[in-house]
Amino acid sequence: MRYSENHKQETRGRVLKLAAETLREEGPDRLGVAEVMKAAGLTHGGFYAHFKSKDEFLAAALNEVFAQSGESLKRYREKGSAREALSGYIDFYVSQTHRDHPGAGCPIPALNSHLPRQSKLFRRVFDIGVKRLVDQVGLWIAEIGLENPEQVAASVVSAMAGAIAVSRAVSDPKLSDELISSANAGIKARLGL
Amino acid sequence: MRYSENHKQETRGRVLKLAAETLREEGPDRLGVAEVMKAAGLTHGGFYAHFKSKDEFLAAALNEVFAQSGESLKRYREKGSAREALSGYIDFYVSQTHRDHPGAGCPIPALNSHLPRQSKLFRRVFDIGVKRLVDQVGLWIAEIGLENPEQVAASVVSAMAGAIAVSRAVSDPKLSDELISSANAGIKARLGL
DNA sequence: TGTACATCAGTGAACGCGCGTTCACTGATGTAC
DNA sequence: TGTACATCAGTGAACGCGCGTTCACTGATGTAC
Repeated sequence: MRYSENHKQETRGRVLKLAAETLREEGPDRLGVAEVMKAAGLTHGGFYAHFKSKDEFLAAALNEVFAQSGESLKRYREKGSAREALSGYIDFYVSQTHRDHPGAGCPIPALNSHLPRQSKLFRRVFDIGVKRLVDQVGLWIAEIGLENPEQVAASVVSAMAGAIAVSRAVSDPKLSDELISSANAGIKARLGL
Repeated sequence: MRYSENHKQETRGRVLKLAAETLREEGPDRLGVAEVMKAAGLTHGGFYAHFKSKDEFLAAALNEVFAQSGESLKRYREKGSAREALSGYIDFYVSQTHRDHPGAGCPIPALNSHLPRQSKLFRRVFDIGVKRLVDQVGLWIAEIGLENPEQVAASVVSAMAGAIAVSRAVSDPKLSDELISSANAGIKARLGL
């Protein structure tokens, strides 16, 4: 059958959206070509009409992930002051909800241990995404008047990511919950929020 | 050939030591049965004389990892005060050396994103190891007189693990180095060190 | 207006490879007699 | 003291399965004439 002009782009976009979620839930190795094509209502053979290889596909999916979380990040500043944006973002990030929904969350805690063994392309996309996040948080930190905003931002982002990553890695719910609440408080305290 | 009394135990121990290193470097999925047996000078077929399954083997290897890092943790307190132990451990942990040698380092930054998809047994061993580390750090924090030592310990450990995990995930050396130094400073500042 | 042809997103069978697991076998040494 | 047998850590071929990748084919629709 022949399709409308944008049909191919739409299919590609649909596959990438599904992949963006599964990538965070299952990691790059367990995100199967056949699996994601089936989820999009297609067969695995058609995959290579859209992507040159699984590698390129993974990088495109990660790009989609960072695009999504970049969007949500901006909204915090649109809704309030830098102080409110920071506080709100930390409350979203270092929360049980975020822990329990990796597929809709930040890729850093979801993927960090996998990065050392990923392709250069994938790692490059990851780098750009991390930098963009750190830069944005750094701007807000500068706005509230703290010293060395870039350095503080880097360490705050890694503390947030670490809290969620470890809270997911641990299976004891009590330890996991405590970890989140104390990290949330500790990070805010450090920023004077 | 027939071997000496302890031969089997020694072989098992040797395989586990090698596995403990590769597990942190490659993750549980890429740690191959054949690979680790070959590294120990054996063939893959003999694997099941020592381990019931790869799952049981991975759990034993992770146990070995935590045993090793638990040993090194104790030495910090033996060499000095609680204050010195904390400061020294943070300097070891949040360092470029630790970042660059995952095979000899803490399993938390090396494995965290993999945990959600590991076996119950593996996760249980991980939990016990994390708790032991948090408890030990919590004792030191109590000794130096801070409030809520357990909560602070949990958030400090996750901040340390997050810093190393993200510093490894990122490929830009400058970003990675800055992240380590600012996280190191930030964590110590929080503890008043 | 009607007919033959080109296009191309998607199909589904097949291939190669890596990996966990199984299993019949090996062979040096301790033990029974 | 010597010989036959049992033991068992380790060998290496083979199996099944999942997964990324390839490829000949399909069939609805736009285009050329």
